[in-house]
Amino acid sequence: MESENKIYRELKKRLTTDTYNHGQKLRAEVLRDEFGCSASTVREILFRLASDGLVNFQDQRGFRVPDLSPTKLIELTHMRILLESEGAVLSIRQGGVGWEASLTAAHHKLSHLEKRIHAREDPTDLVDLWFTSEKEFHQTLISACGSTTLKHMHSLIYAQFRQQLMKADRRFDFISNNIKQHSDILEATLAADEALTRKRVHDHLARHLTGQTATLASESDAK
Amino acid sequence: MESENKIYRELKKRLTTDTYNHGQKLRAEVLRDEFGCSASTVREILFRLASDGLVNFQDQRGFRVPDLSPTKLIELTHMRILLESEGAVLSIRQGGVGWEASLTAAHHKLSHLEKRIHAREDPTDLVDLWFTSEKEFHQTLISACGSTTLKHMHSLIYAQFRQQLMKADRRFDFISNNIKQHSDILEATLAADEALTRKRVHDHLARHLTGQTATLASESDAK
DNA sequence: ATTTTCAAAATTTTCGAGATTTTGCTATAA
DNA sequence: TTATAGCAAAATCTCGAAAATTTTGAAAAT
Repeated sequence: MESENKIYRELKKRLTTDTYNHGQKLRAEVLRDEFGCSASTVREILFRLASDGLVNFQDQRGFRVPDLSPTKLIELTHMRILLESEGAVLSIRQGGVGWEASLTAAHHKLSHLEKRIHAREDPTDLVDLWFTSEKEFHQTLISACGSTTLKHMHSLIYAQFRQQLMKADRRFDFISNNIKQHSDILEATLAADEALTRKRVHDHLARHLTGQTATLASESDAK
Repeated sequence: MESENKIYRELKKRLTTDTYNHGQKLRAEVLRDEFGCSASTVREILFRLASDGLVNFQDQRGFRVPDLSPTKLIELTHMRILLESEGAVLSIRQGGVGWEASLTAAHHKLSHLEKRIHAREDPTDLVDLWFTSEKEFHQTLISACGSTTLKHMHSLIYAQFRQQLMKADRRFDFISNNIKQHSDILEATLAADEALTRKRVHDHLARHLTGQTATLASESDAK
């Protein structure tokens, strides 16, 4: 089963990068060749990924990559704001110096990378690295919240968010805009300003909320 | 596969009521007899339930019912407060009369049942019914929030919460205490008082937070 | 008495074939 | 031409058994 976990991770990685197309069929009989295992094993893994929300399953009709859905992206953004605000504030309260250090480190790596990308003509080859660093920054942000459950929920949401976003915007212009926002979040957390942290997390993610009709309930609180 | 879904639901039901013991092993070879299918089919279902957090899976060691964990219960309570507050407030904003009607209906059923239980010597045979009604009330509370994702997250958390709670307290004295709390929540939502709704949802669930060292970050906001 | 070793037993994982259902194509009718 | 029906091919689902791994338990060594 060591192999099964490896295949699970590899498939998850592919689903959250741009290797597959939205709506594409995922046939166990086809994937078995790529991974060198039986179709049943692939089927098990696809079921797991379906529970993670990264694959759609329909009775007697097999598995598919989820469709691109602006509504879904907005919902996922809502959840990220909710979970990351909460996680960040809890981390501020409980994290201590160790957490501050690791968040500063994560930000430093991310910041360095963003500046390199900003200076480039064609940043394509750095994009994967950026996504890894950006994920690490946001995970570190909530890492000291003290709740395994919250962190787990967040990782589920984050993976789906990324799956949606990956194909929605292939130009990656937005990366440059994030430089200041990430710094702002770091600044607010180091100042232990809870309300400001909530606001900055919200502002950072708010650009994905375009097209929505209703506002986030917690938005009015985070001034 | 119609059968598979039926088995999935049945097993999920057993896991969220008190049929199995915490830590108990769940062997596919054994369950195949109970459900009249093959071990592979059971295995698939167990993987799905593991992703739902209702079953623990360990490499080469099979599946088990999760252990009883006070810490986990507190974390799940935190998540419920977070998700239900948010969902309720969004529902207040977007729900309209239809939502108010269904919430009132759900409360009426629950309230009626709670009074019957309160009057009884031994309420055992009504307990299952109560759990169904209480779940329906809380689901209805957030039903008009407009986010499938939020509702799905909540249903995952609620199932795990119930799995933890089911064995933790077999006396069910607490049911009586809930009569007023459920009414209070209904009252606050019908008055469209968002801050009060948050507070009442929090107060309702707060009894499960005993033993915690840290407070919920959003708690200070919900005055 | 405790630890180590090793083989038998039990459990978990992997697999491919057979049964069932869906899909796509062609022929027929309206 | 459009629609329907029937048929063949393809895909999915179920299953039991083989292969791999872990656990058990008894005998041997310390």
